[in-house]
Amino acid sequence: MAARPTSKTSESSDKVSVICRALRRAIIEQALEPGAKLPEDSLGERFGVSRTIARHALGQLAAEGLVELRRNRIAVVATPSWQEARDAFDIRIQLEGLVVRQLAGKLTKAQIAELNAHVDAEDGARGGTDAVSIRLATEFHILLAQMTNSPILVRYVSEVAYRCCLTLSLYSRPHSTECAINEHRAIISTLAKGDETKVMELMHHHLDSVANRALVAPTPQRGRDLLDILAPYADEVTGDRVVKLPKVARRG
Amino acid sequence: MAARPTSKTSESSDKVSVICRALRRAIIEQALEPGAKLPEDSLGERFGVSRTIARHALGQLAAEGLVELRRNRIAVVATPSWQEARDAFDIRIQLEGLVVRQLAGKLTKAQIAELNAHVDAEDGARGGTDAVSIRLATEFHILLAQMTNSPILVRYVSEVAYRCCLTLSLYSRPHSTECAINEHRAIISTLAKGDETKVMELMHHHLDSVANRALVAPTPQRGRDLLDILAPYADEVTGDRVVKLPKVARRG
DNA sequence: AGGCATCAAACTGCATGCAATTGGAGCGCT
DNA sequence: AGCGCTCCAATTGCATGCAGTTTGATGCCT
Repeated sequence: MAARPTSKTSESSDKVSVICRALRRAIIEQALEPGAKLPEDSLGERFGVSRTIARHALGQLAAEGLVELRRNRIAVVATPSWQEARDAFDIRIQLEGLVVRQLAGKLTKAQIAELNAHVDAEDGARGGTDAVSIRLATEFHILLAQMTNSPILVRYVSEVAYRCCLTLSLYSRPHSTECAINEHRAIISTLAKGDETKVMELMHHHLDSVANRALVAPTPQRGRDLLDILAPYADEVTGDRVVKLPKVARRG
Repeated sequence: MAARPTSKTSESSDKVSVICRALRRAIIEQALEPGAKLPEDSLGERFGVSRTIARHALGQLAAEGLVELRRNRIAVVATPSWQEARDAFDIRIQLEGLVVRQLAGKLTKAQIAELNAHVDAEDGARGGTDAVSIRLATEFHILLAQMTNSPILVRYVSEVAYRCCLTLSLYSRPHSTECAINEHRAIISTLAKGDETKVMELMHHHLDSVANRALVAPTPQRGRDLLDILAPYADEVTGDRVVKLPKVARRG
């Protein structure tokens, strides 16, 4: 009865897809921090597959923006700049606005129940780690997107939501998830009432405040961002490579 | 001076990327129609690389939604359903609204000149084939996106625009590009004037009318769509595979 | 001590080879 | 003829192997 994801975002059940899912999850749960190295060998060994497969998986994740791939270099978990993060949230707002617009007043009772159950789960996880809370919150949005039955929308919302997770782990302070949960509930009930413009407004505000809670300030420079800031300058010199710095500690 | 794509959409200049670009172009110029088969061997042979590379490239294009990959089956150029096409256009409208909103009143003279030059090129290509016109029109939108200097926005706009190209070749009639060109000019000048709301309105209207010109009707069934229509039913039976049909001619 | 050249280990880029699956031609049965 | 079965060529899924590049550690020179 419920719309089943008949077409999973271009991935079946290859070994590649399995690895992608595993890594994706590890990344959004911050088991793998931004900047973490992902050597093909190690991945292959860890997942019991050849380097070929690990490599392919990294390619897919790079296409999603979760991983950065540079020629002849070890792949790393993506480290979006502050500006990119802000852009991602802007896109996300538009996309999810589309989602709730399509969904307003069109949800079945079962779907509403499913959404409420999910938020209950979010609620129940409040005692746990931030990582889990963030994952659940993100999955709420993806669940919503899936209910539109639009594979494309699902894909883009998922991708951009994952990217936002990355961001959260980079720039966010310990942060509070309570209000987010309440906002989720409000969205569900307004969706059920079918008030299209109101729910769009709610979603917009919700995401905007999540973004603002996370991206507190232009973060002059924090941690490894320094390297990112220098990259464009180096671009003019070598085209790709950061000029050798005196001795900035590269963690990892 | 102009903002250069310092970060290409996750692809450097590997052989993989070269093949991706080539195929992408072939697809949007309709040299490869939706449904066309893309065997790894042939691609590898044609581009002078091994199957490994061809395969990897197909994976990337599948992630972009231009190619459909099904386990143990030959990859084919994607055949979006009518509904998917409509969804793609909806997303595109939102995304490009974001683009012009960011750009309004912020373009340099050089950039405006670049845009005008591009539209001149579109104009000059009116005598040529539809495929070239479509490609140029698409590239106009991508050019616009690039000027935002937001890699993420560039990526999504590009992807969704390419998908829309696919759609055009599936559902569109011979069609007229003239008005589109005029609309492009109007967008540029309004962008230059800095009228944010007006340009968003223009872009919205422009894309909407392109979509409507293309997606004339819900197209009950046309050509190979019949197979697509049956797919979900087959899903319940075999999980993936379309039940054997009597004898519908599969072109290709 | 501090900086620079040198070199080996680590890692990526890619091709090739082998097993497993698919699709379709050919053949026999009804 | 129409339908199903068998078998083979075509094709994918994956691992392995080799060559080229990067990393960073060691040792030499100032």
